Amino acid sequence: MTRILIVDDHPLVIEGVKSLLVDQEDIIVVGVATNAFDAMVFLKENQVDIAFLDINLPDISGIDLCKKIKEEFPDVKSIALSTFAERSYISRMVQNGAMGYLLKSSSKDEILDAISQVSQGGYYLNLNIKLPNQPEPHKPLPFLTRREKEVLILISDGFTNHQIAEKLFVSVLTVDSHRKNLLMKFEVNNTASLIKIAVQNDLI
Amino acid sequence: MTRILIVDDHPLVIEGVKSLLVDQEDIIVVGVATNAFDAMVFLKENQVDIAFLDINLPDISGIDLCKKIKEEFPDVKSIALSTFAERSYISRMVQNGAMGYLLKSSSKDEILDAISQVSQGGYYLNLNIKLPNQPEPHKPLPFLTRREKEVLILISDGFTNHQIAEKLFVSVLTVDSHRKNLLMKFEVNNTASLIKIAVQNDLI
DNA sequence: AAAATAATCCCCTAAAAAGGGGATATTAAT
DNA sequence: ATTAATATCCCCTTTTTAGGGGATTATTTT
Repeated sequence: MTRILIVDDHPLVIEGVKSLLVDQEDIIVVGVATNAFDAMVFLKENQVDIAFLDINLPDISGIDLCKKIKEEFPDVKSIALSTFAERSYISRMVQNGAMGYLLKSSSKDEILDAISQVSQGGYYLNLNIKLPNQPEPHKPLPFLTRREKEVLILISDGFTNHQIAEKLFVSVLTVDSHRKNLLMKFEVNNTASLIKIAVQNDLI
Repeated sequence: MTRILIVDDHPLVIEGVKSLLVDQEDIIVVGVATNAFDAMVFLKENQVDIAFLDINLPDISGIDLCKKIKEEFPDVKSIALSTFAERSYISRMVQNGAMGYLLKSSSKDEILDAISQVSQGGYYLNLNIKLPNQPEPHKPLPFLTRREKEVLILISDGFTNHQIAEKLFVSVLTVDSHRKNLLMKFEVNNTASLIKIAVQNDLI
């Protein structure tokens, strides 16, 4: 018997998963949560084998939730649920301990497969990507420091280095350094490319 | 009796909608389609009152599908289904004839409300947006000429005016003009803001 | 305590973009 | 035929970025 917790803020998705699993005899949905906090509370009070985690949750991201679950409930196995548009988070979810990765466009069989694989201690990655737009292998996102993220967002808001420096109470030279580091980390050589990648990956 | 067609490439969402509607006596899901082509075929052969349309479909966008349906089956009322991330498409869906707009995070009651409103000939817009990011009222996108779109894309690809000029076999000055016009039309004053808006609105 | 990382500041030069004017063919619409 | 829109090209100046070096404090991590 596999006990499932669904964590997603979309009732439609919750219903979808539940309805796909309702006729499975060895699988039971023991709980649902629409945010990370409720999910953690539920896990404290109930035995769960597999948690389906949406990437976008209202409080903290599924990525962070995944990490928290791994730390506090190492026996619970996480399967990330994402839309195609969010596929770039695969690697980060797996880094944070997810044992499976399902696109929300997955079929029933794929979902059952994932549960079966993961409950047996294996990995399941659903990567049957239909390449509607980008066939790029999709480089992993570089790690950004707190300051770099701040600067990146201010750049994307249209502020110049001078204005950013004023806002952050630092020298223009400092902002300039962060900016150069951003270009380096993203392996681009101008602002246009930088912002494009940032927006496409929801770093905004 | 309201007959519903669900068009979405996510089985989970289809199941979710179906399962939320299964206990409604006056509502029946008469069909589902995972792409726009199948949806049109179904509409030709069946009587449908309301079509739930996902924004992102594998073949053509829900926006275009909405228009097609309005043209070929004016009696069918469309309700757009989107994730929060895709909320920027609201206005375009409505322009193309959608009578309702639901976020996939909507509750059962909201979905039933939408069906009831729309089947009575009214509009339903679910805009209970929890403002995680942008509370902006969303300006209408400026009209871009063919050339401006080309230049915009090349800018976003990280090319300089010089490189773009070479690619388009025109003078750098021309590219510069287009670029200035782009800044003017989008009411921004640098590349970062320009690309941010462009990517967020799928002009890429 | 030592080492790595992050954040800060500094120098220099060249390239690119932005802001402000224009003008002139070509094409499309009325 | 006249207007309007598009695409093209030109001048100017100033600001901003990019590219190439560095260096010095904090703060974490090991």
